Amino acid sequence: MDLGTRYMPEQIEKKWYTKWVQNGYFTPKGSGTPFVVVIPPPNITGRIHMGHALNITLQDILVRYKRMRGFDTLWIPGEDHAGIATQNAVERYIESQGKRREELGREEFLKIVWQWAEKYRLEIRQQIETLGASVDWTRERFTLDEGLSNAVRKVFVELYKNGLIYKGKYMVNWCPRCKTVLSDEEVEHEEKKAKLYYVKYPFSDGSDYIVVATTRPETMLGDTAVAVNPTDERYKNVINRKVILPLVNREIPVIADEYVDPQFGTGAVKITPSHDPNDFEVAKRHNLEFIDIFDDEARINENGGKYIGLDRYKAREMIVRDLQDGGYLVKVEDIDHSVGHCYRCDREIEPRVMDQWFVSMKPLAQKAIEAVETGQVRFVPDRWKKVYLHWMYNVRDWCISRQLWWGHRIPVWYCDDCGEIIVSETDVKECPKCHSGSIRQDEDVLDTWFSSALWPFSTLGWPEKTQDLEKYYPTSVLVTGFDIIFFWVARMIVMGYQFMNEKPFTDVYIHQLIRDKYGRKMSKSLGNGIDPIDMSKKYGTDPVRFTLAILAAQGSDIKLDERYFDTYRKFANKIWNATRFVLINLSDYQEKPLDGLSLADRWILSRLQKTILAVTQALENYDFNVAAKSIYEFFWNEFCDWYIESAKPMLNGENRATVQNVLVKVLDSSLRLLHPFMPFLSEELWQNLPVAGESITIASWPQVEDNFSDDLAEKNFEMIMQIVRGIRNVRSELDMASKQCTLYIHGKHLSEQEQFLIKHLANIKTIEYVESKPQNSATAFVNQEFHIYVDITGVDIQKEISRLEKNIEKLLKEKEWYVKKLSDEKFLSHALEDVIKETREKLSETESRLKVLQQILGDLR
RNA sequence: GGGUGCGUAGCUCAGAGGAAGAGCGUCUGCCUUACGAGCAGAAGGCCGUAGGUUCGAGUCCUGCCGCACCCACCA
Repeated sequence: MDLGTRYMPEQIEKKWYTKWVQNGYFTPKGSGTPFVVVIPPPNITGRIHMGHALNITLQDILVRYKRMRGFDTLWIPGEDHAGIATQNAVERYIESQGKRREELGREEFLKIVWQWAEKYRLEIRQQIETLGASVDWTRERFTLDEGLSNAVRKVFVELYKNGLIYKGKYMVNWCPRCKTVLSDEEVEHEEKKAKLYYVKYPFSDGSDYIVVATTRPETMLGDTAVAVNPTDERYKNVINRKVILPLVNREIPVIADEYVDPQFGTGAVKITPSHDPNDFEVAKRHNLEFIDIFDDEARINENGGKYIGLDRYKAREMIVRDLQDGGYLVKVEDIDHSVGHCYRCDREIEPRVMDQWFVSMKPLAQKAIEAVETGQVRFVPDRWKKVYLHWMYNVRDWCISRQLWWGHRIPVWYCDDCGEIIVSETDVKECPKCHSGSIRQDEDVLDTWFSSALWPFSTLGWPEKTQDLEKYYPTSVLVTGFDIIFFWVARMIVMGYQFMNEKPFTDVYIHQLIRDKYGRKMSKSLGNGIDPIDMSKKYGTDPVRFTLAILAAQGSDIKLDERYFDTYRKFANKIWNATRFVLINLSDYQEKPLDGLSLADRWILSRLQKTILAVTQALENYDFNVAAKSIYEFFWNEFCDWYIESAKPMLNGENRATVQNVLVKVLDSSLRLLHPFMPFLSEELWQNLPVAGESITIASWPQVEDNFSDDLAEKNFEMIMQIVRGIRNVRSELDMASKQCTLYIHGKHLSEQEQFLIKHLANIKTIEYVESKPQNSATAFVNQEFHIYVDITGVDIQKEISRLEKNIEKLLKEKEWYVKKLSDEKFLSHALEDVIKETREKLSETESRLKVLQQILGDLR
């Protein structure tokens, strides 16, 4: 095998993914403890974005890690039909072809959406493959496939039978662009500057007027009362009197209701029962008339007199002008208030009273609250628990009907003859009560999130009693972003308890949202999105994955700068070349027991144990960034920078075979640790090792081997590193970096191995033992036992003097601090033994070093 | 109105009780058994601010100032 000097990701990725799938590594083996994850199904609206890439990467890290640890791993892939989002996307598409949904009709339109769905499902599938996700494609699901549709119907029918789904006329959120109602969660509130209009409403007896304040003067067309607070002294005498609604000339009553805040505006409120949630409640308490003044597109309807046909903003303009002309407008103030927007099209939503289907949430919430309170379901990081619980405690009924065509049709039929309502899991052709054939199915579909809520068990085959369901429910961990805790996570927990009588998952790992380098949301309109698939092509999938993992820390945003990918592409290249180095030196490799180990060998093997432990623990705690960082630092800063450099000369010595075995062992373990993060690269390289097996995908996770933990070796090698750094430091400072030189040692004699390492790592020509500091030398390292000097013959001394002065200044401060510390009785009586001991050691080291530096400085001068 | 997160090197961010870390950028040297996508070295920090707890505080507590986000029937 011949590795090039550069790592070329595109040449290795496809090859391995195909092989992994062909060999069935991603299908659970059926034995061992299950580890199960369901993918948050991407919407079929388009390409996956960087948030998906993060989400998928983190899941894959967990799944691959658990697979290597011998778990019976199952990761179920799938896609979401995404009702409103997809319907909007397809509408835009057919509009670009000059067609409209209404012209095509429901059936034709749905045909087109299904074509769209197939196309994008395929694309998404390919994108998930590109990212290397080890999902079991044989179990792929789609929220609208047959099995899941059955699950949806069964859930609807059962909830209905238990009185947990009902239909009724309530205030709902209407999107005039999407022409459907939305749940409260689908409305995004945005603070906006607005005007507060003060309007005179004259009393019908002509005696006087009352002033109301409103931000939406156009809704006065639907006013059916004016309300004041019953305790408000100013308005004591006007309660129950009548006022004339300006422009409309309708007589409406003044009522008293607690809801009115006397402090706000004038303390008098116009009541528009059909277009304001509060007014709706007030109107019900007072039996007021409901007048709907808007049509489906939020234009004034036939109830709006002369304003009919105007959209709400135009109507506002005209009405304000007419009020002004009529002398009704008292004043206009600026005000901040929040306005609801559709989360799919961003239009302002319009509150309307409509007959819709709802899920009664309070009774369902109980178990979902207990589950999280008692820790049966655990949020990571746990601060999200509070967010979840707050929502769940205050949960409101869930409006689940949507006036769309794309989705699960509501399984309810109405008999035109006897008025019977039939709720059924199977299609109904005939009224069971009067046997009439003139029945029709409810036109509406269900909220997309209704089917998503069933995902953890519907994907396993529910309502069938499948083996998968038996074996793999509940799932192990759900990985998702905090933006869908309410939409999805909360509802899955609710449905899991209701229909499986069991939690849907044990852990919920909440990751960050990806933003651009300025902290803005990535969006198509801003054009600031970074496409993960593009990045994968440009830098390689493994670097992209590693980047996302190392950025997955605790904050709630990742500000993504493309430059990160380059950094970790370099890391991939480093791994590539380190492996190359090892392979180049393995021509005569023979496996042998690891005995006769040198200091460097013992050091790297000990460091390896620490790294295995660190990576393993971090993954168990979902500390992806810590895990990634641990392996990065070990591989680059310890294995490459120090061990390989130490190995170079050792490979020419009598310990060649041992060094080869250590190189292979450390590299083997490193690649295994790396595999969850960089699956392709690790497989490609591992296959070239003499210890390779069938696939690193199913290789075992490295275990800590205590016999290789060696604190003494670590300490000794640490000393070697300090000496070498000291030597390099002096020479670099004195412009003699490339020159070989002589090293003088005063004090303790170093071992052969230690001298050997120093010689090679620091480019030393000869080592001499001396009784005192030689002429023309500079101190490179000092401790209690020995001093090390570098020969600096022929070097300009002035530079070294200023360096020494600086260092001495630093050391003096250090010494002062330690002395103060050690004379502090409180410190001595309260600090831990270890801390005190360490402080003493540091003081004596500092002191001896200081002494020497001062002496050298004197010498030089 | 309630809640959460964040202010650490020029930039982007880790760190969470024993005198500050990384990557990128900057500067200086390097053809060294893989890697110039590299190697060696350096410069650069009152860890937002004011108090408190502690022998000891980027780290824990409180107030304040900034930034971001979430929830809430703010006419």
